[in-house]
Amino acid sequence: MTQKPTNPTTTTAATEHAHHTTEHATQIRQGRIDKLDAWRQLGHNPYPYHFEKTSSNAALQAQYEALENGVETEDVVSVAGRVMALRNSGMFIDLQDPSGKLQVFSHKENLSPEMLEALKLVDIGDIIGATGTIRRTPRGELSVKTTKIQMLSKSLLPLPEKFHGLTDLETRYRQRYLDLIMNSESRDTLVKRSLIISEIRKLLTSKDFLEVETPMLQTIAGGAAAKPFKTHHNALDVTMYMRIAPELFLKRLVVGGISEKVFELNRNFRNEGISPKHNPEFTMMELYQAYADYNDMMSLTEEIVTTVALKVLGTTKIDFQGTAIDLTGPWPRKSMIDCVKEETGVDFAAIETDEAARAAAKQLNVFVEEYDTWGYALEKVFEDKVEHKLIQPIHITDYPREISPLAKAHRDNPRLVERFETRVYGWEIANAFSELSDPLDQRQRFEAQMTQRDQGDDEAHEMDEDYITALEYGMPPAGGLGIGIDRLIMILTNSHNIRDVIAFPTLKPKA
RNA sequence: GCGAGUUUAGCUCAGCGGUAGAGCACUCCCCUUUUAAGGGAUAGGUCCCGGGUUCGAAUCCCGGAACUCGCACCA
Repeated sequence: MTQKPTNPTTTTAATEHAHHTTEHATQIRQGRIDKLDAWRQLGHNPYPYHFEKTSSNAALQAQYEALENGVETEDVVSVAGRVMALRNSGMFIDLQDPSGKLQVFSHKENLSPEMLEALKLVDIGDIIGATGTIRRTPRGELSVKTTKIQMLSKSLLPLPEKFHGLTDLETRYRQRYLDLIMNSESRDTLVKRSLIISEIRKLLTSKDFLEVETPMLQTIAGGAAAKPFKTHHNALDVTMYMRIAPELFLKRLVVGGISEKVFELNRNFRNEGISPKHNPEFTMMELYQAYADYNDMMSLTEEIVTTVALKVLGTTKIDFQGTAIDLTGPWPRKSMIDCVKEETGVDFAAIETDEAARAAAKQLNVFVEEYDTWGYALEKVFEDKVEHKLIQPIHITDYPREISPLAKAHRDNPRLVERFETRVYGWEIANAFSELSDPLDQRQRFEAQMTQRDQGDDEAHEMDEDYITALEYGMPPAGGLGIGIDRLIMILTNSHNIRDVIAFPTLKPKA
């Protein structure tokens, strides 16, 4: 392979970037390009291929924790990272790597004249490598006393201000790389996201759940009540939808018996409003366990959440937006009807007709549609009167049959299904059922949904004939559980906006 | 989708009818044991965009855009 040497003449480079930038911004950038050229003049590639980094900053801070002020060692290390501050004409450099900060100390007595010149070509934002000995300054700052600085990547654009940092929310989300450079909280949150997801995988795998993948592109967007993104496959010339849930495919795998326990931890897409709690693409964990019911799923939900909290945070007692939350299990289990009765005094179990249910809701100043049935009225009262008060973890059980077309009828009450939602801080963290395995009942449920759809509910579930066919071959009794991963991460990282737990949240294009 | 707010230098922000401002960053000078280093001197602007009112608009009015926060929908 041959490669032409890079032309160091870059005087026109700034103008390529100049569209819609000020003269000042252009000047700053050109100044840095000039320094980049100067590195080349000194015989150094400012964008080299490799650096032998021996230690992370945090590892050195830990290793030399006991090193006393003013003490020099002869321990030679090579560190690398981004220059975040320059003091005393570059004699002191704050070097940041993902683990933390470390000071680089470049005294002129230790540097060759060439190195001293090169030091002047270092700017805030550059990625450099530094080799030298470990010492702690008389004022207590652990430092690498260098003989050699290497440019590892010349930065052309100025970083935000060192004290206030980058606070503009739009810029933080649009240019997440800048946010991550400047804001350690953003790094911590996204690192914790990764660890949380990793611990969930580890736990489920250790319990013999098999991780599987099901279609993101579906011809029927089923498994939930939501508006899908619509797209088109050209070669097949068919309309396809981005999935709103993997549920029906995961249960097909349970029918097939690939494993008695399966899970998928992946993205769902819903074409709905964006809010501090909603992103159009979000991460869902769904699992299905044969021969289990929703009671088993409640225990499993507690195990997943508490295990992850302990592994990642080291505790199950957390603070969320100033509210103390104790995740320690087991969590209370209370039926939706009992919750509503306790809060409002109205006992929906004693209400016989849809009409009486609507009247009861209106009596409580809860808005209901004229076509709302007993179950919809109950749900609306619950959401309006009870939901926001459920701060500590709780499983709300036994949902109305008509709002849960994929859940098995309750063993003791035909108006209900065996479904629960786990609430933390009022938010739905988990949703689970004893899965409906009776194919004849499932067909009736879909038909009821079709009726809903005809009445104007465009989020009612669609008929899925193949899914019913799968059930007709026989699905074992199974418990299913879905956990909204972004919401869980928000709770565990004390993040009040879902965008803080998603590296690249959905934003409208700028212009 | 509805309502309120925000948008001025690379960043963080003042200014709110009369010549565009500060701190940090940048450039230059001084300074080699600093911690938001310090001292000095410069340079840097589509005041989000488009109309309008006015002798004069960053400022007032109308329309639009993006963002933020509520509400609605939803997980």
